[in-house]
Amino acid sequence: MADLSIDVVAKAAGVHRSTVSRAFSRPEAVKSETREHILRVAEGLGYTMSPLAQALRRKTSTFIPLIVPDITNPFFAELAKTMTQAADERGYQLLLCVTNGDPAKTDGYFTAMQAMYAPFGIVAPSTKVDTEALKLFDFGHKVVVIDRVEGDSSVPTVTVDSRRGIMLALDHLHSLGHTSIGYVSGIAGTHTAQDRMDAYLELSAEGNSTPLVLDSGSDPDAGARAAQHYLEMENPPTAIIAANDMVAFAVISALGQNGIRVPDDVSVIGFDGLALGARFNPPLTTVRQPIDDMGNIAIELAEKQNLNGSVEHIVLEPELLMRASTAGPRK
Amino acid sequence: MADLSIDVVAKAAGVHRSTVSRAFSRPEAVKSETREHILRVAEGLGYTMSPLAQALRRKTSTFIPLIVPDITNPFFAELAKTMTQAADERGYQLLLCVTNGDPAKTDGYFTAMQAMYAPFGIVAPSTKVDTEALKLFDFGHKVVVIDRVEGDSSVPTVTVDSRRGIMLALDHLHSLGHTSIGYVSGIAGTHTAQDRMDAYLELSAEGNSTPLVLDSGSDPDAGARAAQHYLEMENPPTAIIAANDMVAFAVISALGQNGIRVPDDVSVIGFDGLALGARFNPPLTTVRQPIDDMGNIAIELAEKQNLNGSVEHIVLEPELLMRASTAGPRK
DNA sequence: AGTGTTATTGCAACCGATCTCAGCAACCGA
DNA sequence: TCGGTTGCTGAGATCGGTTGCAATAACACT
Repeated sequence: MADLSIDVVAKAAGVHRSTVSRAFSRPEAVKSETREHILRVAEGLGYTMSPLAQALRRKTSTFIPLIVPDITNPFFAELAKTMTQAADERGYQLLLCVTNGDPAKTDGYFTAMQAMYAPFGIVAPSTKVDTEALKLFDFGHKVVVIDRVEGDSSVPTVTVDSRRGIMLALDHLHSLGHTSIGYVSGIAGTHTAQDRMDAYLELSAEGNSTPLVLDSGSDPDAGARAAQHYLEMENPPTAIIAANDMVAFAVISALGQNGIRVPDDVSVIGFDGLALGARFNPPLTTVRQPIDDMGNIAIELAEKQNLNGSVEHIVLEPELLMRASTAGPRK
Repeated sequence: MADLSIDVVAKAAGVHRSTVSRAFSRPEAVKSETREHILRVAEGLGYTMSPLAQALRRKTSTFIPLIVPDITNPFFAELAKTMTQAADERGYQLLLCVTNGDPAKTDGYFTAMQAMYAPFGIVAPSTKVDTEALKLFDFGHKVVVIDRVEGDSSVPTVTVDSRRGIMLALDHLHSLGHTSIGYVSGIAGTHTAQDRMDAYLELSAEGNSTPLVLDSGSDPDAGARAAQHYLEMENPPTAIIAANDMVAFAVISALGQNGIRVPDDVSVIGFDGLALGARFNPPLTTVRQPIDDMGNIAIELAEKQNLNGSVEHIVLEPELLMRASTAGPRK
């Protein structure tokens, strides 16, 4: 358990340290016999290479930062989970960085990651500020953004088709017989939030129904305010689309506190497809983003970019997850 | 933006690299005049020290691993959030490690962290296996566990008083007039889960009421099964204590699916105090763990141990968070 | 046998810091 | 004025690997 350096192993195996190094990181450059011997010895000693020393010398590491604004938000938590998995299947080590929306912190993470020779980074939908910031770094062009990036197609991105998602929600609600459908917005500053809202507005217009935004705030209280707004209306909508599942939860909760039942009195549909939604009361009908795929794709995009400089923009298809928070309108 | 090593700064400032090094890490050892000059030059160049190189040479870093089984579980997410904050106030960088309950992964994280010269680590309630594993490492004695550790008081721990928490729940329910109180268990393998359950059993016995465990499973479906069990009883309890908030959510959801209302038909109280609970339907009454404090205390304990080898076991007081999922029993 | 490859391995410089030791100048008291 | 401190800075080894280059061995070919 003592200090196990490459030299110790080298001595034990009777070879030079460079051979040990090669046995590990460039197996084909060592006679297989020698290699196996070395590996066996190393194994016996319980030796593993120091990622620090490696990174320092190679000037590239396997640490990959995932920058999210708030890990407490289940969407990011789920993203983190699948990305951890995806990263480690590919031999990377994911470092979760939580900014709490503080741009200074984002900055700090970027420099730190640069210093740690991260081969690339992933930033999850955050404020526009963050995506701006990343251009200040060399690093900037080795970042995959899980969001849309405005006016800069040099950064690979993976997103889900917001318009299509809202369309799915709208169609579902229409098919249930709803004609008056309200909307509650989500996290401010995010492109996705903006896109979803825009989609709602446009699609409503195209369908000749007047859009009805119950709340366009972004704070945790948006749900409560939307519910309040709903209560005050003389002619409230029979269904509500929430920009994301968390908001949907909040709306249903607030409505419930005021005696309004979902889906009996009003239908509510979310957007995200959080696992949590299945255990909400009632289980939440929602538009699911393929979070698992996003993780894998993000890493693939980054690798591709690192390899041949190609920049891709992947747009994934959302799907409707029918659970129990929607039903036909109250007659 | 080019490669900025300490030598570059040294040359630019006209001093030797050791002086630059000292200017940063041992300010008092450098003439203030020189130091300021160096710092100014460094600043101008946009220089920051390489944490990698530092860690390699010093054999100690500021990376501190937080090992949790599942970041998707809001409890761990909240823990991660406060710990990130706490860590970084003290100049540490938290590395979130997610095991998904895989002991092999826990092991891997330990070795990795050892290799990265983490000064200590934090492991959050996980299976006993994990806490066993940590003894295999030197590292083992520089770990703080957020849970109780069986038969080994050499590891600092911080926990919340389970018995007291359950007592709070029981008292609250009693004061509301409930006499028949069921219980649903939580994550298996955790000491806390065990402790809560034991507390429930003991306290029920002491209060001369027969304990009624609706489900003692640990998987995500425990809630559903508990609800099922409830429905099948001819004389179901009028209130239910859930071992943790997530289970409470699941129970309420499953009950709701079967037309049982909370708190109208049955009261449900959770344990954890997740922020999410405030936006559940109905807002969840629960026993709150001071998660914020836990993060800070965990780090403090670790530092103390590192400093003078002292090992403390902190037990925090839980508190009742009254919201809307409990009410008097249906007459 | 002589020469040209090719496969393996050793050598030593290097990555970006830290830290012990030594050198040097200024300062102190007698 | 001299030995003894004290304060500050430079030298150079070191942390644990990587990698270009040189050396040697083994094998093929004319």
